[in-house]
Amino acid sequence: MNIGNASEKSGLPPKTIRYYEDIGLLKPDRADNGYRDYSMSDVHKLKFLQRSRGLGFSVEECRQLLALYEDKERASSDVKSIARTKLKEIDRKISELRELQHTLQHLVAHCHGDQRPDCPILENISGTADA
Amino acid sequence: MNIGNASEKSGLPPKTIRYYEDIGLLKPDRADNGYRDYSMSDVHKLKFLQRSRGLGFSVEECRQLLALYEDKERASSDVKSIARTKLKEIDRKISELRELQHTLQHLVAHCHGDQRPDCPILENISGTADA
DNA sequence: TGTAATGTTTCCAGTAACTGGAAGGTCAAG
DNA sequence: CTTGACCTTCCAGTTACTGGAAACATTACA
Repeated sequence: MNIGNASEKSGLPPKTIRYYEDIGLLKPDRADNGYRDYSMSDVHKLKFLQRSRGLGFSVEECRQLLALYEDKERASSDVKSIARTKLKEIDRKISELRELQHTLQHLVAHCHGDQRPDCPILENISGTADA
Repeated sequence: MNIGNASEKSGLPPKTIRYYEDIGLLKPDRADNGYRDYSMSDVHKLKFLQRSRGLGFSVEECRQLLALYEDKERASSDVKSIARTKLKEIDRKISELRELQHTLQHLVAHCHGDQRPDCPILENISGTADA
């Protein structure tokens, strides 16, 4: 599959896909004409990168997560340890998103342009009050 | 409150806090000695920025979200419309995090170093299978 | 009260993660 | 057989920080 097709399927621009190859996240085959040739597995990885980057994981974290799948030599305990660390981060991110969701719902429901300086929205948004 | 203190309370490095001021996200007072002086409201905003940046919102999106609070002149319908758009994104992010969570839990529970090339983990991670 | 450590300032340069554009090769359609 | 869409590499620009230097402010302690 050519890069344009992989781009559509993954949601990542071709530029970004080439960049990910440059930094060694992905090594697609090359066709005889020099074009990159993406397998379904490559596309899965790209889609995964598209998602996890959008969720605030750094490229290096994504590299670790991909390695969980790719590094078949890695000891089981290592895999589990990294996965558990990421699971904690994911829990935290979900909680924070829920609080933000709550706050915005409140904003939509109750604040109709007449916010005063003491509007408690920001306290809630910032997670410093009991939202 | 000095920048070091604001840094501790918000979780953002002083460098980043100054950068956010440079790009106009925040305008703390200045003390007589020239030091930045952060109010509790400023700290709330910083903490909010720390969170929402970590959740994959761009600086411009954060600016919009902060503006929901700050721009008291903005019409109610505008506020609600922006908030609703963000709420949809938040829903999506939460779903994606849940899927990633699911996949990693599966990895911790079942894949003990013997993943074969056909291991369905990546399909799940990338959200292209029914996870 | 001196002085050393710590904290703050600005400025400028470097990094991470893209993003845009030029110059040129490839391919499918008419 | 050429036009247009797609691909290649390379190099420069952008976003969002991050590190370091030089100088001024504050605090801590003998």
